[in-house]
Amino acid sequence: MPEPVDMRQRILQEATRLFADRGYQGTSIQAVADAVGIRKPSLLYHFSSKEKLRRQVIEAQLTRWKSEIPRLMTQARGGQDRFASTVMALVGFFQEDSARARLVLREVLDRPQATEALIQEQLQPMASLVTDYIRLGQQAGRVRQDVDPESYVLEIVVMALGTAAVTDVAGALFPQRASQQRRVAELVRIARESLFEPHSRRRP
Amino acid sequence: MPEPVDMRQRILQEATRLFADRGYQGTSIQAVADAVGIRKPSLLYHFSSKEKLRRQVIEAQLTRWKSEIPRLMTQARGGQDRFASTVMALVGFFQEDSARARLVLREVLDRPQATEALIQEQLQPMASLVTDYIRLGQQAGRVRQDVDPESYVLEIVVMALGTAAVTDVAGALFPQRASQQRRVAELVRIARESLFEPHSRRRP
DNA sequence: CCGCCCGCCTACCACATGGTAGGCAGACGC
DNA sequence: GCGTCTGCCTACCATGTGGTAGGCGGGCGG
Repeated sequence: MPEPVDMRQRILQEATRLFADRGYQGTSIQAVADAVGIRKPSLLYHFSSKEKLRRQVIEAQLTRWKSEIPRLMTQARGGQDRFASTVMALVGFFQEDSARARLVLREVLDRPQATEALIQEQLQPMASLVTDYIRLGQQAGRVRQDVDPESYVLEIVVMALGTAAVTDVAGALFPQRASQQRRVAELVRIARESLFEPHSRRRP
Repeated sequence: MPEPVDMRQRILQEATRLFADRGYQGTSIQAVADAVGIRKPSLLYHFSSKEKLRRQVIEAQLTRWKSEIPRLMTQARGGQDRFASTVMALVGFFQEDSARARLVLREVLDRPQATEALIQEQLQPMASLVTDYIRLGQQAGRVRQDVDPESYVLEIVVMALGTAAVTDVAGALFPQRASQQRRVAELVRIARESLFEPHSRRRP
């Protein structure tokens, strides 16, 4: 018999993909079961209801983020290069599996206040680290004085999510001219230019 | 008897709100009929299928945008102030009825390529106007040379949509510290600082 | 006045949905 | 060998879904 842990994982994996693609309401547990290759009641043996499945999918994602994002951020190099590579890592994290970005967007749309609370308690510490760092930069004169740290972080995250979520859609408005690569580069540029004092620009 | 045109309009209105709130799949035509105050078959008399209803909802929105956005853009004043007021008008357009932003986000997630095609043919001309304008600015030295016009516009629109879509959710990551007002101000600041050459900053 | 059509209705249908009941084969402790 | 528990199954159910059939009243042109 196949290992139980594996089956749970396979269900979570397919459910994540399908929820991201078609949304929670647009995905029947039948469809998830089909994707995994089992019968519906077998799925319901592992996750006693569709709602439970949803919660576990979200929880698994959050757990992953909480371990992955700090790692990416500390890996990045120092100075403005560190900044760029941090932002690129953030975008890359969502791009490497664009289901992530679409899933969180859908969740925010479907259940605003519940998702708000979840993000609040799970990710707020990480975000505060960033805003604290920005304030330090402001005191040191490296960062523009008129940056609103909290709003800034929110807007950059929104951009990163949005950019990653429509990876496959690519440039709707500009077919050839806005490849995903160029969009990421532009996102990093926007984030940097709007954060740092202009005189601190460096030569390569 | 109530006027027919009015009833169609009321159905479209309620459907728009519900589709934005709960998504297309998450909204039954029964729910729309209830919201309007009629029976389900009466709704199906006006829109012969749920899919037709969706298309008309989207179409109505697009029509509105095509007339409204150019108006807002030409109304704005000149120079960098014109730029700021244009961006603020764009955000404001989505904020004044946040269902608009949520609806388009959902549509992009639910039907990527179909929405892509629709946006392409309907809104591309408007977007090209903006990118042409940016390129002019680059030739005149007002706009940074390293701006990628198409990507830039895409990213700003993504920010505007994202900012407006979560109006009610407000600051999940930063409860008090990131009001909607501050987010819009920061969005405008980010858009401006990352577009114009720093030396062209003006005194009030 | 009369037929007709418009707008809305009640009644109904086939089907998919989330979920339950209960069986069955194999692994496993005793 | 034997009960028991795990993991998956078949069969079933109530409910909600998108959609249809057909009736009914009232306005309106002839």
